[in-house]
Amino acid sequence: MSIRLDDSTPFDLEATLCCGQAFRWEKHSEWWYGVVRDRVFKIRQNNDRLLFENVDADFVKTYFRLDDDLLTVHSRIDKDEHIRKAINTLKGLRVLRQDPWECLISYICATYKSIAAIKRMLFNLSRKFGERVCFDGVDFCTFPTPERLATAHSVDLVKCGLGYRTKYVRETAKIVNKKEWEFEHVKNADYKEARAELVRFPGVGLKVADCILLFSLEKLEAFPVDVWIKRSIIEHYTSHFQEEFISRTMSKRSLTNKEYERLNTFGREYFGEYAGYAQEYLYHYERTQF
DNA sequence: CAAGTGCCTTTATC
DNA sequence: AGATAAAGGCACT
Repeated sequence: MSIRLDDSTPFDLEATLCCGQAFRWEKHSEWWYGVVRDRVFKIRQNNDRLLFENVDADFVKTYFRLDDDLLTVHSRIDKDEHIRKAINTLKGLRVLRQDPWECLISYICATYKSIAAIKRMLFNLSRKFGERVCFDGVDFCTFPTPERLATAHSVDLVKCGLGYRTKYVRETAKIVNKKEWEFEHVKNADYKEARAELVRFPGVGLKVADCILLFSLEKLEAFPVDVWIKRSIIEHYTSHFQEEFISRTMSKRSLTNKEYERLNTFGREYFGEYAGYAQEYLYHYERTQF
């Protein structure tokens, strides 16, 4: 199966899967292998051709957000020379439409960890609590269900390398499992309301909530502020803030909620309805330049 | 080689 | 309100 990408549909599979938004994709000789819910499939890109197996075209279009008019997105967030460089370098990078449950747990695990470590944790979680699925002669695992993680023993979660995140994952899984948490409801709420819902989960603060909203709940205006984005904004958008705010934020490693809100609000107001895309371009650009 | 730093932060406590 | 510490463990310097 394949899809032809026309000029109005730029896409860069490699950048999209390597920019640190999803953690469970594996590359085996030219093919990218992914597990999304109970589905295992592989995909590769040959210039304007997307080739894939074990999945239909509609799913590919949905998951990789090929329905986003990326050229429009580019022109809307193209506010200055700096973001323009990022766009020109990374054009084709798309936000994914991930599964909200997996995204929620993934970003609870992501706090204060490197991407390599996050991948390791999620790999361990899936191997221990997910269902094994063989595809193309390779073993994969589905992501554990809420029920499975809600009833998991703490020691087993600790063995996955979760550390202090263990209780957050367990408690969050219990909430989602028990009172049928409605991700659809959050999806339909507006940005601020949706974020307020998410931060009620243990282990979910403003930053983690913004990641979940952007990557799995259709909130393209969400603008997660991590250390890289903080540095990027402080460095390239200095004049948009008071001197005192800049020096205070630069000298400390972590952000207070108030400082987070200031940077987050700047991002959403400055870049507009597709601020999340701007964030992804700035983030990946910051990490790969140098 | 030991020790320090950083990691897509949140929470508890002062 | 706002600052500060603590929380796995691993990679890197």
